Amino acid sequence: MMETISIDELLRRNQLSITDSRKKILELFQANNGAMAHSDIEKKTDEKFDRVTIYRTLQTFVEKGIIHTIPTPDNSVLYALCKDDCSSTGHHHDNHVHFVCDNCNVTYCLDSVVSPEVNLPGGFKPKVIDVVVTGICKNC
Amino acid sequence: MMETISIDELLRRNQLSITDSRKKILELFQANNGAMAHSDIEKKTDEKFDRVTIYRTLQTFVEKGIIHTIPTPDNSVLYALCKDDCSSTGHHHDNHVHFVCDNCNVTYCLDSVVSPEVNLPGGFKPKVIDVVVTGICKNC
DNA sequence: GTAACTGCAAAATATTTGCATCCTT
DNA sequence: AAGGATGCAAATATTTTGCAGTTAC
Repeated sequence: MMETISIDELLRRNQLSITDSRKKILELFQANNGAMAHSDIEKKTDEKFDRVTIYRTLQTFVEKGIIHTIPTPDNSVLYALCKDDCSSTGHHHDNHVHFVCDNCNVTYCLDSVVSPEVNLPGGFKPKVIDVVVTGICKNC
Repeated sequence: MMETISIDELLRRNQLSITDSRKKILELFQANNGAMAHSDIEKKTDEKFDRVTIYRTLQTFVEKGIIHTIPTPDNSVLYALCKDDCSSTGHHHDNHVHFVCDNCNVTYCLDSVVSPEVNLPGGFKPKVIDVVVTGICKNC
């Protein structure tokens, strides 16, 4: 089970000042429990924040390891909250399995599912394994 | 071992007319043996073809199942040749393992490596599993 | 000759940067 | 008060669309 810390505390721990946009965007990620695209965030904040602010906020969060990007089959840019085991210096994706629902289009971050071993041809040294599963999710 | 067919034959089999841009772009994919971004293709063709033509050619190839897109950790758009087991109606990615080299930045399509099984939580029904491995390749 | 393909222009979309102002600490 | 964050304007980059001219068959 995860330790739950407040949004303010999360920001503080990452040496980020506590601002409306950052709080709101983190709230969205927590409420959503799925992945979001930049455009999702714009819509869900009712265009309350400048597009540029959202870009910069997401970038900051990625740098701090608060969220991570998800590679998707259609190459859209998605973001999701990192769990505790995400380091804060850029080593994201580690051992994450992502699930994209064909039907409702929600992307899940299945942190409990550990990426499997992959047998690579000789000479290839793996560092990070990203797994993206597409299919039908548990709510569809 | 793969059956090798000529570029002309490949285009003919897909009901595509044989044009300079299509031939040149397919040649690049065959010569490269790795994945390429739109910008790579522009450079390697010496800007001989219009940017729009390259977009349309890539799109046509994806639709026909000649190439497929690759999800990458940094969400850039990469394309690589499909092998025989790629259907021609949009079911790409199946069982592909892709390898992105941190050092030389080349992306390999490791078709001989079959995607492993992934144990999903109850209710999730997988259809396609994309695996992207990042690390150091055999030539670095 | 006809349908398909390409190139150019331009529109639409997405992302980045600079700077003045405002807010957090 | 000082540094960081935001909003606006604008630059840059990416992708899509329309159409006229050209090419493959």
